[in-house]
Amino acid sequence: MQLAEAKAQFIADWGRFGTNWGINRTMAQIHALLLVSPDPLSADEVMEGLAISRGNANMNLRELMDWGLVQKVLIPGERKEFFSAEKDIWKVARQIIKERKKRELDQMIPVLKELSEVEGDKKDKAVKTFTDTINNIRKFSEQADKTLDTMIKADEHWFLGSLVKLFAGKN
Amino acid sequence: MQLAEAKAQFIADWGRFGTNWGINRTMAQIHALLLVSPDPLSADEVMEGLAISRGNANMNLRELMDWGLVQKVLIPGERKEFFSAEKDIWKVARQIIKERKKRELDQMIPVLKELSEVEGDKKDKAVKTFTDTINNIRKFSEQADKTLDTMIKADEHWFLGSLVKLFAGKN
DNA sequence: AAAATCTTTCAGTAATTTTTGAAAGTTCGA
DNA sequence: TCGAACTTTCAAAAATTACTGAAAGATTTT
Repeated sequence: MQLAEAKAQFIADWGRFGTNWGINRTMAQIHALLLVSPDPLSADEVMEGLAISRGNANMNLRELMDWGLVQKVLIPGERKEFFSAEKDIWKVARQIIKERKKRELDQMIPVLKELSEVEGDKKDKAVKTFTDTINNIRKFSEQADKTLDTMIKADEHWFLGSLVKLFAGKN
Repeated sequence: MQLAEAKAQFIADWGRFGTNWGINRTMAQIHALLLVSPDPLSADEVMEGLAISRGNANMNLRELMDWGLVQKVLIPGERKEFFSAEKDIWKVARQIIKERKKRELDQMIPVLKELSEVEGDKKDKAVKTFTDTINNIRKFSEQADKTLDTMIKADEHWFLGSLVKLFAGKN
């Protein structure tokens, strides 16, 4: 396969993949484009590369920056802004975990606490099922919270080393 | 908060949460409804509970069964089919991991292998960046594949026990 | 300080995804 | 084997989400 074809393929696949995880297709495609680009790209190059409008490119680049996956790069002598993506996929994964945790898990935990305090007779089957389920989710979430914090803090070496060995050794 | 209100809240939250992860809102809401229901529900009760159509209920219940999160339950003497959800959230998480792995990671690995074999001069910066990035993603995916397999196989005790302790100890 | 170059915004439009509901299909009991 | 009870399907409609492009806003150069 030629490079251009392979790039197009990868961009399409990454876009499809993102869609499954609640990320908009274009955002994932821009990410893919930057991931395989040797140099930072300008907004115009992104527009050109994916055949999208200026507004769309701008909005999704901003979103990628909000996620901490893409950065603005200033090139000396150039008026334009350029964009580049972190290419180390372990760092990318850690960053995504960090953001999702912040946006979702950290929001959900107080809500679960509130829900677990529902009024009613605890001998009532309906009440018991509800509180049991909520508490089960709550414990899970709190554990996930701690675990993910550790993963976020962990450096790559530990991540690749200890964790992997732990799991591998259990096989 | 009263039970009915708390249930409604939880259903809405779980639906919103699902949406962020590429799961359709109704599917997540049906899941939530069944999670907090003490007894299995009929299709009519699901329709009624969420104010959705028969077609919608049917389609999303089937999807939940495909994901292995919901099961048909036959109640003696009843003509209707009833549905119930696994309530142990650790089991739910494991099932979701298992399915997503099958549907996505296992699909992606061969594609990455193919892409990593792109033709071209390896001294060409564009080619090198592409193959390096793809190989990085490939290694990550293969590691994730192994790790997730172990997690899927792990029994709950180990999951709650060793892993939790491991991470907790690192804090 | 005007012009040129580049970035951001957002109302309207387009594309995609989800839902409905009626018809077709199935199963079961009499 | 008929009919009632229930389930499934799917084309059309609705709802949601994403995109465009032109205008407004910035910033830099001349």
